Amino acid sequence: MLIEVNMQEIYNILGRIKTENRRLTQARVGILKAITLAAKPLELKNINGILRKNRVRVDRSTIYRQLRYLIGRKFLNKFQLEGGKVYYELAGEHHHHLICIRCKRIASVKLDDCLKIFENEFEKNQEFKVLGHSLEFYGLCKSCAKH
Amino acid sequence: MLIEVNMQEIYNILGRIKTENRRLTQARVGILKAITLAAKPLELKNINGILRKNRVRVDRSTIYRQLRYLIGRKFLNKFQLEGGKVYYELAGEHHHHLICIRCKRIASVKLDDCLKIFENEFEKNQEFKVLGHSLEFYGLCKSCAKH
DNA sequence: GTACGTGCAAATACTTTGCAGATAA
DNA sequence: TTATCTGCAAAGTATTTGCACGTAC
Repeated sequence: MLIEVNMQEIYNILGRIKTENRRLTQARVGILKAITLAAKPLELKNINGILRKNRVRVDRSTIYRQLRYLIGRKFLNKFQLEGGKVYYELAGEHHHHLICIRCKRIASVKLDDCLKIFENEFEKNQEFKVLGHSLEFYGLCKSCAKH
Repeated sequence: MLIEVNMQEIYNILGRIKTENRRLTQARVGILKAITLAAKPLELKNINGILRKNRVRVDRSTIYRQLRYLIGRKFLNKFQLEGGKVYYELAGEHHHHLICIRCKRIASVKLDDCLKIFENEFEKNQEFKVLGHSLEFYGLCKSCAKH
């Protein structure tokens, strides 16, 4: 069912791409599908692997170009974790990550805007006008915490 | 005066390095000095530039090696911002960053552990055992907000 | 048909590594 | 003296780019 939701999301995106007179190429659609169906952040090599498994031949440079385009259009998010690995995910709603330092799994969580407290504080002091933030938690996932 | 404090910090670090039977080489001391006196996060090329200005000739590979060593010993922190730039700073106390998206200046702030609320929540549900986090705010600094 | 997109190969940027020689203690 | 450190050159990894060809529409 989660996948249904995401597939709907793909159709929205594909529609918007067409609206802008950009083409629905194999590469573009394949990359979007890969990231949507994975339902978790992917590295470039993961995307590459999924495309190959799906018999969609796309050059690495094209993947990079498409990722740049899709990020520019805000359809995708790009982020990096400690260690420098780069991940791509569907943009969707603003959220944060729980990163398991053992199995490396990344979960997404939505948090109430508790950070607003700080943001308001900064702005009250006219120190800093907050426009966005990034927040990730590092630790052990349920299953790794047991062992 | 801030610099005094930091210089004290350097002496502590140098002492600990000696204690461990590692050497106080030009490179090691020069890099620590550069980062301490800068009093802000530096990129590798900044460090390189400062060393050159100080007439300390050090190869890039040596800088990378020393940074790795100093980070391993927890004397330095390494972090990356959106966009992928890598920064190094004195480790000191845990803190967060305010990044001006216009002038790129990075300020450090200490926040009360409000994130504990979330961390406790995750743990209560036994979803996730939080061991650390990273949090940065993106926005406009005082002076850029005016223009 | 044509503007947009792609593959390929080469370029750029960043970081690591092997090794022989240099140096702090 | 000698274990630690360094420079250099080379390799490794990640990403971008120019260009001629391919393709969605």
